[in-house]
Amino acid sequence: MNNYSVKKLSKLAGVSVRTLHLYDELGLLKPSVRTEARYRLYGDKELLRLQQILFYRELDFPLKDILAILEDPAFDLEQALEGHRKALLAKRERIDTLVGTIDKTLVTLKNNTMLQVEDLYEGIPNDKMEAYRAEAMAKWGKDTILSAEETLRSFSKDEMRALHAELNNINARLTVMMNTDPKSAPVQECIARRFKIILQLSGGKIEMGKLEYFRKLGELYVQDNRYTPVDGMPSMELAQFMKAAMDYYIETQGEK
Amino acid sequence: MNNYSVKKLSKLAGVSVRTLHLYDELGLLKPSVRTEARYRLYGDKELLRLQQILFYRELDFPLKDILAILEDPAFDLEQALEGHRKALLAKRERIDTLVGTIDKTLVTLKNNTMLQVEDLYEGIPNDKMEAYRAEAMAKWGKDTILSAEETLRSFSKDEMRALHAELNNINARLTVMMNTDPKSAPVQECIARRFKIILQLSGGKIEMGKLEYFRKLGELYVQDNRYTPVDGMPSMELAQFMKAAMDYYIETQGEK
DNA sequence: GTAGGGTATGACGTAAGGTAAGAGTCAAGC
DNA sequence: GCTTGACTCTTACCTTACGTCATACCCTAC
Repeated sequence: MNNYSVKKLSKLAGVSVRTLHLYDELGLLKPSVRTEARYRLYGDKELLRLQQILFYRELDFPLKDILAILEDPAFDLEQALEGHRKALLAKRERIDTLVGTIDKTLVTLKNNTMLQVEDLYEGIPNDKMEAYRAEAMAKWGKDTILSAEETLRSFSKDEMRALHAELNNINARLTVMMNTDPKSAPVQECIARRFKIILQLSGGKIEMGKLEYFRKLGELYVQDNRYTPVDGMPSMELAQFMKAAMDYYIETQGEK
Repeated sequence: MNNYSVKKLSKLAGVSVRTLHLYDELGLLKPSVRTEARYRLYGDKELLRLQQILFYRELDFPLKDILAILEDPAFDLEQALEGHRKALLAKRERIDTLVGTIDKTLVTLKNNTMLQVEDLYEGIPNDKMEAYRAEAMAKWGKDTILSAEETLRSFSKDEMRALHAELNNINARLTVMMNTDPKSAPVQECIARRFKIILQLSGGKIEMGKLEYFRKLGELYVQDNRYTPVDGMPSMELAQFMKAAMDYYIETQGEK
């Protein structure tokens, strides 16, 4: 016959001492014996009973019900379990509804922050934009353009702003480094970073049609002053940057 | 510009006055104005804010979080919603586990209280029982017997005990009334009740094969002293009782 | 003037413990 | 015998989001 102190029993069963105090107070689990100093001592029988209590507690039964189940042997456990099961299913259904509401809210939220097609061509006169779109579709395929637009729109406005800012920053750095060796590390770094951004804007997959589309779009952006062009470097040379970035990408990939 | 008292606003929004008091105290929804007597007065702006509060409350957001969402316009609502969504899904998974555990417990419980095939023939010598089963199957069809056994086993031991006890009770009453008019109300009542029990034991549907099976089983039970036979009435007459019960059933059904 | 309804504040209760304070207990080492 | 550290006791306050009093004040209609 074992004797457990509160601490021992609590460790054995994985509950806190406070919990044992509470269960004692509620009459759910009384110690088999109290020492002269009113220390609680539990026996094996109590350990077993505690296991039962914890089983029902795991099932989210309120302690009151657990007491009823354990005290009254005529208690209709089956009915209690089935009632409980029903309650749990109702809870689950409610959660499903909540998740549905949240999903809907998230979609609404994203629609508000997501780029619209017009945002892509913001600042560019409407007729010019339409003409450009039609031309691009004819040149590189309608699907290519729609896919490119789709990818761009998958960014939130904040993300897009951040990418624009970084491109501007890179361009500025490149301006400063114009006369240094084009093979120097800093220049290569900028080119690589630039390429990564373009890769990201492409949706992770490089397609020549998309690259051409971005290059042309970049030119329009520069004309709209959305980008700071590299000083002394006509916007047409963006294509060269892209070419360099591509070369760099292929090189480094080849190394791996 | 409308002015709402606590009661008016509470009715409008479907919350209690206490809730409005609490929200005021928490700084979640302050009245636009307090009268000299410290009465709270809310305007349309507050009504709108209350709607928002209730929306998030519906989603089980704690009031603290709602306050943060409404107070801080830079609050990352999207992230909060996604975090919340995750928490809800975790809760749902937990509920699924709980329901699974309950189901398992219920099965175990039922296996313990359900009748086993042997229980049906309890008290009857093994060889005799096997012979009887085989004979019954040959006579009324294997499926009929299996179905009858299945139906009987669907009762828990307690239920079956209760039905046996009631049958005994009815038999005893009939013994007492042996010499009264067989058409008298009490006798008819007993017969009717008896039939209802048999109907129940048949699974709600009357089949002649099953009735024959039950009649014979009843005889075996009487021989086993499980039933108190009606005094002065040989067990064979159980069949007559059944016939009378059946007549009664058909009659009363016809009246409807 | 009063009756009836609305309102304000303060306080307690709920479930299942967490956390802490202040005091007593126990075994071991010096 | 004394101290130290680990353990234990009881008491009591804190958590959430209100519900439910109790007491007292306010307002309006008759």
